[in-house]
Parts: sequence; C-alpha cells; structure tokens
Amino acid sequence: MSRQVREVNVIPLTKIKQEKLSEDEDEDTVSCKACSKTFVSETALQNHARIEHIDRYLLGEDLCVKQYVKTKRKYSVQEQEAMKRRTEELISSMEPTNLMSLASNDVSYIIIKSDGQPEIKRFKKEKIERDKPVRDMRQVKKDKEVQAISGPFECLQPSTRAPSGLCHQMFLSCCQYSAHWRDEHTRRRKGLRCQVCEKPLAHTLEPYVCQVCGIGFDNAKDLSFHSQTSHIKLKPFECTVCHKRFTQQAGVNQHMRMHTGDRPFTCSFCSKTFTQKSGLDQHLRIHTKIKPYRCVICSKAFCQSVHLQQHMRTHTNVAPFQCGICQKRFKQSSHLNYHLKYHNLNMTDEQKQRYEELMMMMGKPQVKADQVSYGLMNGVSDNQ
DNA sequence: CTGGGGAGGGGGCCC
DNA sequence: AGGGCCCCCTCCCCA
Repeated sequence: MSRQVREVNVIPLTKIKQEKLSEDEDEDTVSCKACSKTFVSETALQNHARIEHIDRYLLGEDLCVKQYVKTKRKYSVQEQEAMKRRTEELISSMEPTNLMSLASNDVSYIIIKSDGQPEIKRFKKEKIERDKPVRDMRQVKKDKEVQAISGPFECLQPSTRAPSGLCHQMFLSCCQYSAHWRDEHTRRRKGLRCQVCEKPLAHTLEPYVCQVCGIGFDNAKDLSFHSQTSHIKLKPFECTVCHKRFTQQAGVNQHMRMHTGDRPFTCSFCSKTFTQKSGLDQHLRIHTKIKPYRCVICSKAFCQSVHLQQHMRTHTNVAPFQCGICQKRFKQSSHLNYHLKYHNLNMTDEQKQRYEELMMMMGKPQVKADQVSYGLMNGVSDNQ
C-alpha cells in the first residue's frame, strides 16, 4: 500500500500581494514605543526594537539617524534627548527574557506593517517576491487556498531550563518549530506532523527506514514490528470478548475495561469516572482551566491538542476531509459528516452506488448511502 | 457552514 | 513483557 500524498495548495501571488500591501486599515497591529512604527506581531516589533533602538542605544550610536533620512532634517538636542528617553523607557518595559531571546542579526523575516514610505513598500514587494512559493498548478485549489504562514515562530512552552519558565526559542519555519516542540516538549522523538502546515515532520537520522512511509528506526527489530503492525495490518493481540485486534497486549488490557465497565479514574471535582487516566487528565483541565496547547500564530490556548489542530486550520486553511461525492473539502471530520448527511438525501442512484463503493474501499461497514454517513479523509494518511 | 469544546478510545514510547 | 503516561484521532455537540 503506497502512502497517499497530501495535496498542499499554494496561495496565488496576487492574493498574497493584496493581503500584504493593503493592511493600512488593519487594526490588529502593535506599535513601537520609541518611533511609533507599527508591526503585525509582537515578535516583529521586538526584533525591530532590538535592532533599531536597543542595540544602537547600547552601542552609543545616534538614535535619530533613521529619522534624518525620513524627514531630511537634523534633529535638535531636545528631540535627541526625547528619543533617548523613549528608548530607555522601551528597554525598561521589556521582560529581561525577551531581551535575551530576541533574534540576532538576521532581520530578513521582520514583518514591516506599513508606514507609507516608498522604500518600505519596495522592501515588502521584494520580500513577497523572495518568499513567493513555487507554484504547482496541479495543487492550486479553486476556492480556499492553503495559507502560506511565515515565521518567525516563538516557542512559548513551559520550560524548566529557561529562567522565565517559558522556552522562548525562535524558529524560522513552522516545521523547525514543530520538530523542536516534539523533541523538547513532548515524550515523542519521531513521527508527528507539523502543528502548522501538517506535513510529516522530518525524522532524526536513523539507519533503518521503512520503505513505505519513510519513518526511521534505530534497529531492524523495531522496523520489522512497525512494518508488521502499520502496513501489513498484522495485529497479533486479540480481545477475547469482541475479537477486536490490537498491535500490543497493553492495548487489549486497556480495551478490556470497556467490557468490564471498570472505570478506575475518578474526577475529584465532579466524581465523573474514566476508563483511562488520559481521559481523566483531559477532563480535569475543564475544572483547572489549564490550557497547555498554545497556537504559535495567535497565542490562543486550548485544553486539548485536537482543538489546537482544528484552530490552526483557521490560519492555514488546511482542509483534509474531502467529500467523496462532490469533492468539497472540510477542516473538521464532523463537518464532512454533517455535509454528507444532507448530501445523501439528494444523491442520484449512481452517486449512491459510488458512495457505497467508497465505503467498502475505506473498510467501513456496508450501509445504505441514505442511512449513515462517514467521513473520508483524503490526503492525510492516518490509518497506516 | 464554521469554529470551539467534551469525551471515548487506540497506539507509541519509556521505564 | 507489562504497566503507565501521553499524544493523536474520531465522534458528537453547541453556538
């Protein structure tokens, strides 16, 4: 069975230009306390502040040099003093960790918001041309395009190593950020997809690589087990009650609680019980309001990873769930299911037959098209 | 139709 | 090998 290739669409250049260049009316900006220049993100602002103001201040350079070019006049001593004062206020207002973790000399990714200057517009135009993605006409969708999200991405995961308690490491690509997140902030060291673009993350260099899916392993035994369980679909462990098969014995043991009704994990807040500890932990976050999954684009936090994944698609427009009948795409499986329910009512006999064929291909129960709906997840290979 | 939230359950991985 | 932790996915529901 060959791995399905994810369709990744690119945003047309015309659309990128329009969005990047017509942001004057956009209110979602942050402005520099020293020079009032506006930026689309806190990170871009911090980088600007560091390079244009803080470094100059610390090196004893003239803080108004950019203003001379802009206004074509020499600034007075009072104005220079005012700029120095604003810079000192800026420095004192920043968290020490922010000062320490700001990006270094690479300013290529600074996102300049807008200040009407021709050179700034030219800079933006050049940046757009530089960042112009390679277009593949086969991948371009007609309706909603997958957004090309550009960095930098700042990791705000809790970290015991950082003095502030937060990681604060910066990454230029979303995949670099996600690989860091996986390796440093989860117990996983392989697999998983990028949190933003959902592409499979690169694996660390391992000698034994699965020829089907590309996952690497440290030894032949692990690769063999992976091949048997993931691609040959061999599940050696069976539930004695319902004969459902599992890849590991631990899976059977866990599954058995479904039959025995054993729910050993009880919520201390509301007495609700769960078959798995992870279910209880997930539930407890409702009471404790702890939201460990934070969006790297807008910092909104969620209590379940899947909620972050759903939310991220509002930024990226990734829509992995495709209707097998009309090819329309959805960002959530349940949206496709909802769509199919009402789609089914108006299906022709030919479409119903096609639908049932698709269900059989997917290994779903053979049901009549107008009775039940199932989601078809095209492009994303979850069930390998 | 879309975004967000709660729950059940499978499986990867570490000890 | 088995237990436990944790991540991911599906499904359902609501606004």
